[in-house]
Amino acid sequence: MFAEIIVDISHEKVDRPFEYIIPDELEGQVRRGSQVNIPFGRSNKLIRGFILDIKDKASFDVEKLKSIDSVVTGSTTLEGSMIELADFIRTNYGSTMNQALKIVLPIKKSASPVVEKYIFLEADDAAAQESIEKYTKDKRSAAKLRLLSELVREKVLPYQIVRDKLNISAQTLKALEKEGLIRVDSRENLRDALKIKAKQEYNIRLNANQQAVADDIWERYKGGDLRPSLIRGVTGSGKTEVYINIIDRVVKEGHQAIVLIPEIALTYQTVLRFYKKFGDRISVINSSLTYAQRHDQMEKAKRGLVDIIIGPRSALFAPFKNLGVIIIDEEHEGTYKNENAPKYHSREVAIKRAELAGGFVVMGSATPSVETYYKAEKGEFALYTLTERAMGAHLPRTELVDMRTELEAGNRSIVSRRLNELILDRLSRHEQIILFLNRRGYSSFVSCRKCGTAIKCPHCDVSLKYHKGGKLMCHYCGYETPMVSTCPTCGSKYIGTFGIGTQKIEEEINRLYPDAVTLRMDYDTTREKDGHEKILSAFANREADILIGTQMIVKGHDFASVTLVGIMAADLSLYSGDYLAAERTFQLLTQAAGRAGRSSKEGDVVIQTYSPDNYAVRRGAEQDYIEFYKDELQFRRILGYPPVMNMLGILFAAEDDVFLARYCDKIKGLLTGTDRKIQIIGPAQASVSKINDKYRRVLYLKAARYSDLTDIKDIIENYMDENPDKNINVTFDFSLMGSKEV
DNA sequence: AGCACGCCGACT
DNA sequence: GTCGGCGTGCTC
Repeated sequence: MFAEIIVDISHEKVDRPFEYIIPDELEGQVRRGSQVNIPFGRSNKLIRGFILDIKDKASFDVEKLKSIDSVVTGSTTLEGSMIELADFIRTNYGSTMNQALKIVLPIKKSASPVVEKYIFLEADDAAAQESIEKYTKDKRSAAKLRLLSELVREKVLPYQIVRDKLNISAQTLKALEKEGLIRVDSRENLRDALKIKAKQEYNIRLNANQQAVADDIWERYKGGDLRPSLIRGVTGSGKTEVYINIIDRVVKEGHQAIVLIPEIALTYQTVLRFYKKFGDRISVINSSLTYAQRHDQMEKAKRGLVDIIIGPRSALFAPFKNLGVIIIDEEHEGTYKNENAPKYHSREVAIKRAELAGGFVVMGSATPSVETYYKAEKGEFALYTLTERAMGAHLPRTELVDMRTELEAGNRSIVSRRLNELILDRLSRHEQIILFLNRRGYSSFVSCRKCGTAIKCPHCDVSLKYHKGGKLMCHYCGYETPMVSTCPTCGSKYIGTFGIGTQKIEEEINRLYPDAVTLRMDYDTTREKDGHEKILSAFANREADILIGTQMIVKGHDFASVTLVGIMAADLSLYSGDYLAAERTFQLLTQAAGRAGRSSKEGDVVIQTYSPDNYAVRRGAEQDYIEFYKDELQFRRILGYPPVMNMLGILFAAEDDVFLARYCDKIKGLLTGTDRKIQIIGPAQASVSKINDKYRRVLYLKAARYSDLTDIKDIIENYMDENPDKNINVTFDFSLMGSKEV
């Protein structure tokens, strides 16, 4: 057997894998991530290395291969456990070891050196002059002379210049340092991510509930119970305070913490609270950071300059040596899943990472994902509940309006009579209103009223969306074209926009309430840099009465003077066509409702719907998570969806649709041959059957045992390894990590 | 990075 | 001759 090993020398020149023979007696003892001693270089000096991969064929000249000397036992190092984590991702989500390593190991190539080394003149002028004379006489010491005469003039020289421009080798520097003439030293040069560094003594007082939760989590950890914890806490119940309390204790014991937050969410208000508590021991990663800045944040973690990293998915791989806790805020958020292959889920990887580090995971959400709650119910996770809103704020009053009866009563507006009544009331009292429309995807598409043709993207199988200013856009590939005036199929001029989008709602609201000032927040208005923050802060500053928007507006932000939330069409997200539709709808309704009445004033929420009987809509209106969970689990059980069953989606993409269909059938044939207990659904066209001129088909597999699905993945990966074909692209999508066997 | 090899000037 | 500094190239 052979191993690919990365050596423990940090220099670009050797920053690549080397192959070694695994001697028979070490075979069983090594795996990916193991630390080994290997002979390296001409002198065969024993150095430390990490095993990246184990294979039965060597790709290098076997004659020239050396053998691994021995396995390093005992403490696992950071590098080792990160490689093991990469292996975990590779095995569970499907990818090559290389792809997985790229995700896990922090970006190596830094845009500019993080540490700048300098060479200082150590001797006094007289001694330096003496040495210069000595070296001038001896023509062998040309290099020493070059450096020293330059250094006498400059006193300090950057290391890189000395190496590259003066052409001085490391040996020469060492010799000079030994003679006491120079000194090599480094200066830190880490770019700062956030400018605020206001460390104030800030003590958060927890209420009895919060304190009890924090204490119990801590005591369990101390007692050796490393199960992940789930805190289900309604909006405003103060989960952040609990996180901060736990992190504080972890950090005081010399460990570090990672706080995962959803992609765009928040961040300002929450982050500020962390800053107040931990000052500059904290580092924040967000999407506006440059590549170099991100790298520096990771570097800070590695050198122990910070104890806490807050950020989206990628923060999970912060190279902390002594990681104590990983917090996952808004645990149910979809952005925790990587959208490219390997499609790993941050929650599962976080649990693995914590396990490798001997730390623990704390998750929080007002509406936990069904799979997480399921595991909590089964005892795999410890469950905590925070039901009270902190600081005396009330849960808003929620009511459901059946839009069908509105129509019967002759109201054809998008605003129901009840919502209209409340809007007028709030406008008269100068309180603010949020109108929420879920799913931007249902914004206006253009179709012909005569022949029914919808205008589609030429590269993708989706309809183009109408945008203000007479543009049609594809939300998948970005294709743009001017709005048409006649139908391209039948030539009729009865062509126009259908469906409701945020733009359309804004127009309608402006027509109905001409005196009210509106702000709109969606895909269009937030595309410019910081568009997000600008709109939100304008609304927070009360520059507008009504904020109209999509999901973006329901995340995180607190607006104290909002006392009315209108959900325009609760059903829209119900029909997205996958098994998570109901869960997503419930979560959105709960979140949107949570925006009302975050102060002492009472808030109202009006949910407009055409499906008042749907359980997700009804439970959303009741804000009853537990009942929703019960209904939803029953639905999943009947249809065999996760978390009751495990599911693997395999997406095939190719430019030639006929070839694609044949390929899918071939793979399916491969699977029916195995005796594993799996159910195969498809192949079928993907819900978006073409993106960027590539056709897409899917195959769904269901199994009671998760490992059956990873086995299937291995079979397919092996097949593709042996029959490489660059015309086809295959992606695996595991719906969730299965519950552990009972 | 760190090491050996080979080159070349200086000294015996 | 031979000693020792310096530049170069390579590491499975």
